[in-house]
Amino acid sequence: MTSTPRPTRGSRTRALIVDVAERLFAERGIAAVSNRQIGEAAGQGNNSAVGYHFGTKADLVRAIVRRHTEAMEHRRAELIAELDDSAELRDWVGCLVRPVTDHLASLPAPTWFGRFLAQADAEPTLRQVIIDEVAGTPAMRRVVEGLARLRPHLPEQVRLERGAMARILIVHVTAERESALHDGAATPRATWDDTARGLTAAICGIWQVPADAADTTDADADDAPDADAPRTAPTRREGA
Amino acid sequence: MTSTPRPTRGSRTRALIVDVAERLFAERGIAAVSNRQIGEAAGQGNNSAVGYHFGTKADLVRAIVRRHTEAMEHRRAELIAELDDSAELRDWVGCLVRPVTDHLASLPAPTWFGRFLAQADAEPTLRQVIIDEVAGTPAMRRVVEGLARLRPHLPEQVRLERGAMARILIVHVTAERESALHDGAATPRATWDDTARGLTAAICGIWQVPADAADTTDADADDAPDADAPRTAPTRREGA
DNA sequence: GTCCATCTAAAGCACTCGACTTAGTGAAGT
DNA sequence: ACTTCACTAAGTCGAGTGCTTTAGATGGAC
Repeated sequence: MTSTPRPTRGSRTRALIVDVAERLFAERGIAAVSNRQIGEAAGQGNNSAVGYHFGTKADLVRAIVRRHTEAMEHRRAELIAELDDSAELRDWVGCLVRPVTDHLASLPAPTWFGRFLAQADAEPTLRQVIIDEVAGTPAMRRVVEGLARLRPHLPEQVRLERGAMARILIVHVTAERESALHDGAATPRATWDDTARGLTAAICGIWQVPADAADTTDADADDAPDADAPRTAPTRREGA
Repeated sequence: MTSTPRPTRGSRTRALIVDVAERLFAERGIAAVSNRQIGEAAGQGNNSAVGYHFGTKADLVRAIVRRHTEAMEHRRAELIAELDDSAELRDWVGCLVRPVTDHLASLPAPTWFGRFLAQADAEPTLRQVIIDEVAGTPAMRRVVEGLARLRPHLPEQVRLERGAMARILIVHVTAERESALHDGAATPRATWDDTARGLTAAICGIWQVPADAADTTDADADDAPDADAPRTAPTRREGA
C-alpha cells in the first residue's frame, strides 16, 4: 500500500488537476483540451500549472490511468484468487470484464473514466500507454495465460485477435454506457453488473467459436488485390 | 448512378480537400486538425478554403463518409440479394462485415477510411453522423431485420446491445488493422478477407450466445450501490 | 520564530486558430 | 469580346495556445 505520506499543498493541486483533466478529456477528447483550460477549470490562476506538475500531456494521461489501475488490478487479483481448478471460460473472462465494471460502479457518479479510456484509445500513442499500464500488469498476464490454457488449440494469432476484440469491446461498451448514463439516454443494461454479464457473455461467445470457423488461410498473399479501383462516389457540394 | 456532370475547378478542389482531410483526420484525430492545415495540405493558399466549400467540420466529415457509403451500400445490397431462404446467421453477419472489409480492400493502399471512422466514433456528435449515414441506410435496415428474424427470442435490448457490439468490433478491428498495416507492424490476419472471416466468426459467436446466459435481471435498480467509495490510489508526481 | 524549498500567481512571447474582408483570376454564357 | 460569377489568393483581426520568466505566497523543517 503506497499510503499517502502527507497530503501537501502540491499533491492536493495535482489530484485536483487529475480530476478535472479526466473529466474534460472524457467530455471533449484529449487533443481538444488545452493545458490552460485544465488549469483554469482546476481553479489555478497559473497559466502553466499543468505543465509544472506534469510534464507532457502523455504524462498527465498516465497519471490519470494510474489513479485507477491499482483498484482494478487489486480486484483482478481477487477474482483470480477465487478461481479453482474447475474454473471455466466464463470465470476467466470475468477476470477481464469485472475489474472494469466493478470499478466504474464503485466510483462516485457521474463517472468519466470509461469515456476517458475510449478517448485515449483513439490516439495511437496514448493507446499504447493505456495498454502498457492496464494490460501489462501481473494479474492481467495471468488471465491471458489462463485463457490460453483453456483454448490450447487456438493459433496464437487467433488468441491475440480475440484478446484485442475483448479489449475493444470492454473499453467501448463501457464508454458508451457511461455516456448514455450521463445524457440520461436509454441503456441496454440497467446496472454495471448487468453490463458485465452482457459483456462476459459476448466475449465468451467469441472465445467459444471453434478455431477452424475463424481459421486463417495462412496465405502469404499481401493485401489489396484490385488496388486501383476508382473512388466512384462523386463529391457533392455541401456548404451553404 | 449519379454520374459526375462535369468536373469543374471547384469540384476538383473539393475532392482534393476531402482526400486530404480524410488522411489528416485518420492520422491525428478530427479535433486536432485545423481547417487551415487541411487547406494548406491541399495546396490551397487560401486560409479558409475548407470553410468556403464545406460549412462546418461536421459537414466535412459527412462529405468524407458519403464518398464511401455508396460503394458499401451497393455491396451490402448485393450480398443481401445473394441470400436465399436457407440463409443462416453467418450469412447475415457477413452482410455487416463484408461491405466494410471489401471496400477497404478495394481502395488504393494505403487506406485511411478505417482509422477515420474510428476517430469519428470518438466524438459523440460525429458518431451520430456516422451512424446515421452508414447504419441508417435501407440495406442496413434489412440486415438488422434479418438478424432479428433469426433470433426472435432475444429481448430487444439484447439485440440492440449485440448490434452495438458488432458495430464497435467492425469499426475498431478494421481501424487497428489498417493502422498496423500502415506502420508495417504485425497483424493477426494476412488479408482483409481473412479479417472479415475473423470478424464474422466473432460476431456470430456473440449472437449465438443463448439469451438466458446474457439475461438481464431486469431490475429497476439504479446504478452505483456504493457510490461514495474513495478514490484510493494516491496521485504520484510525474513530471521532471 | 525563522528559513527556504515548494508551489502559485501573473505577465510576456511568438505562434496558430477561425472568421472575415478585399482583391484578383479564369472559364462558361451570351 | 465582354460580362458574369464561382472560385482562389492574400491579408487582417481578436482570441487562444504552449512555453518561459519573474515575483510572491505557503507551510513544513529546523
